[in-house]
Amino acid sequence: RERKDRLVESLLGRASPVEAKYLVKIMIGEMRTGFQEGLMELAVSRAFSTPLELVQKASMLTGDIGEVAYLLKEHGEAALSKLGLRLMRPLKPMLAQMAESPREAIEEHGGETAFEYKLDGARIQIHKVGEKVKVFSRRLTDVTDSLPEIVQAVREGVKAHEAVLEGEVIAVGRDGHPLPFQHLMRRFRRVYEIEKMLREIPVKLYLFDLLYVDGESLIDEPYLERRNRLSRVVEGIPLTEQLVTGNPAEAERFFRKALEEGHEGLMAKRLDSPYKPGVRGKHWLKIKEPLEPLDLVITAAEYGYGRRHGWLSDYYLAARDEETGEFLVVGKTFKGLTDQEIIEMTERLKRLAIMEEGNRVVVKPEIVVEVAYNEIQKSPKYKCGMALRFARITRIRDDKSPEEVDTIQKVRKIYEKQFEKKARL
DNA sequence: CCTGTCTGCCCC
DNA sequence: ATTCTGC
DNA sequence: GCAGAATGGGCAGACAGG
Repeated sequence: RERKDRLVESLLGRASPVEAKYLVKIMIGEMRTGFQEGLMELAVSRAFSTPLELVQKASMLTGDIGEVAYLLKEHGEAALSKLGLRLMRPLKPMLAQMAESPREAIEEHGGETAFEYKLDGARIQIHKVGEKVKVFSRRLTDVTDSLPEIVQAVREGVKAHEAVLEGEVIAVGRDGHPLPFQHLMRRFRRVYEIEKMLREIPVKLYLFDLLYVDGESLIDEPYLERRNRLSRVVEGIPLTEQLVTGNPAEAERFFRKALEEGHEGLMAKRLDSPYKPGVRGKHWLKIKEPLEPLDLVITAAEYGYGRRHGWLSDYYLAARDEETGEFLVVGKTFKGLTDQEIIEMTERLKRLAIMEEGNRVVVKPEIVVEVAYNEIQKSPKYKCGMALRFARITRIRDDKSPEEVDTIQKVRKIYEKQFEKKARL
């Protein structure tokens, strides 16, 4: 630590003021140069005079642009064209776009589609070669050691020597009902005391895709074929509940049933779609439903960074305690307002300012907003012990006074109601 | 050893 | 994760 | 239509300090 301090001190001492400014920006991660993987693929393509499409395809398959560059340098373009799906090396997961309703998904997919329950857990990709099993997270981290019972289930239930499968892990209660997402996270990337938590929080695997089986890549096969092959290759591991239909009313009932059983919603998968690693397209759609909206009051705000510099763009949202009259924070959001609305909100909040401390401005509780969210979580962070998950502003309620915002008692009631569908620890 | 704070090609 | 914006 | 920017809650783990 002391050595670090001295090094930084001497570095800054030798820098000019402008140099010092950018050195500090680099050190605290505020350069915002916006150089992400898309640009890196373009750079690799140009550097080795290789077609961009080839680089992108290789990047999808390996999930590692660094490795693509290495392969090109060492073995040239031919190595990339030969590249296929490789066992024990994860590929990037295919991603979904949002849809508003089952009906919209049916229309988007040309009259008929496959709906699957969307479970509120963590996406995993499983590679199996004989008794050897590896489990990868969505960002391709190896999480095998955290999930011994999943590994065991795959060894026993996947009737193929080699396989690459995808599924969702969720935490389940004693009755088999899903536990809230936050309990799963106590297991998911755990390294220590795995055995102890194994008993406290059981996890369960639901499979939904098969990308490779015994020497054969299935990623270019249509969804229905992959799903059929999956159902034939596993025994004793559940697949996500599925319904193929073009009937909007039937699809809507399936959606309600998924929600009623405590799940997040539905996925809709185009029947003839190949598996496109790393692509967020319309072949897969996700359909969720927010809980009933809350009217909350803004009690504080923070200045934004980057393109939101100088604007109060992040808002503390509070409900009223009907016993004490106090406003209690239940979450924070920066989502839902347009740039223009943020500018106007900044002006209004500045006029209501009571106190400034650092980046935060505490304001007189006066501005009421309607807020959508997907779950109420148990929170160690807020005094009321609850927090909104995925909170976003849906409307500014200038017709409502702060006395009329929803109460903390109502928030607690909605929190409790979630356990009619979900299990409790 | 215990506690508080910060970080994560983190999970959502 | 969700949302808005610029291309 | 798409990528990019801006940032939420919560968790385990790493690290600093006492």
